[in-house]
Amino acid sequence: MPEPAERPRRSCCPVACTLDLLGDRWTLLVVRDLFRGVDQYSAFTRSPEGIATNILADRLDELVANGIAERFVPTGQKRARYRLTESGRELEPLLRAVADWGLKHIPGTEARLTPQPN
Amino acid sequence: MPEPAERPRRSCCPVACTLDLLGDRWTLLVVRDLFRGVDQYSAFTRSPEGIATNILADRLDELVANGIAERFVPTGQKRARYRLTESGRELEPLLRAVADWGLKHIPGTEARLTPQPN
DNA sequence: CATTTTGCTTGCATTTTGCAAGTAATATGC
DNA sequence: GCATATTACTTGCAAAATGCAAGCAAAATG
Repeated sequence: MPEPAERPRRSCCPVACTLDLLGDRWTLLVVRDLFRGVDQYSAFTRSPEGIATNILADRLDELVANGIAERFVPTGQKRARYRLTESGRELEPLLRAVADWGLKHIPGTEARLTPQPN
Repeated sequence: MPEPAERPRRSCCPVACTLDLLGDRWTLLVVRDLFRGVDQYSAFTRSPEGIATNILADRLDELVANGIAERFVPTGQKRARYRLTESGRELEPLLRAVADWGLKHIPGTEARLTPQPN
């Protein structure tokens, strides 16, 4: 049985290793949506940034593979949903630090921390 | 005179806008090194992740263009150096949150927060 | 049960990344 | 002061990631 073929890490630095998991333009936006309560595939695509569906599928797979999110099928339903794992929920301070810095230093940004209706 | 042609932002979300500036595999590592006191071009390339010089040049330019770092020439010298601006220094909580999450959730990571000798 | 929606996959053009090599300006050693 | 080494980049090219549009079967809806 072949291992998941994880890419070699660049160093043992926790910043570098975290960036290996989250360091791109989309992953943390998916995490943000998960925090907001978004749990269906199509709902992610309705966020204002307009993630492409191939990217979304890839990022959800990666988040699940890395133990940050999980896929589950609610009892009595057929379609899968997504939610954060405990590890994922612990990204809250990180996400908050990102949002806080943006709010303070990038003009025109505005926070909407309340869950969005899907 | 043409404007610097900044790319259009994806949304007004502070997370999205911050990721437009920092959301890739390298930028935050350069910021990490700046926090550690690295200030010469060649010193960045000696960090264990081994950033390629074309990427480094690009990221330093972007950090300067975005007001996160600045280039300066010490009096009596010729070679330029780099340092964080006030905006850049305020990335400390963000960087710390990234490092903390990595330390807690990614096995094999270890912190070296003290400035490294160049 | 016909229609719409969802959750993807595929193909392809464009952009970004990574690697190696090259170069001119600066600093160093004698 | 001059030869040598180092620094701070740039350039070219291959490989990987991204972005866009279209397609499609399973699930949900009316």
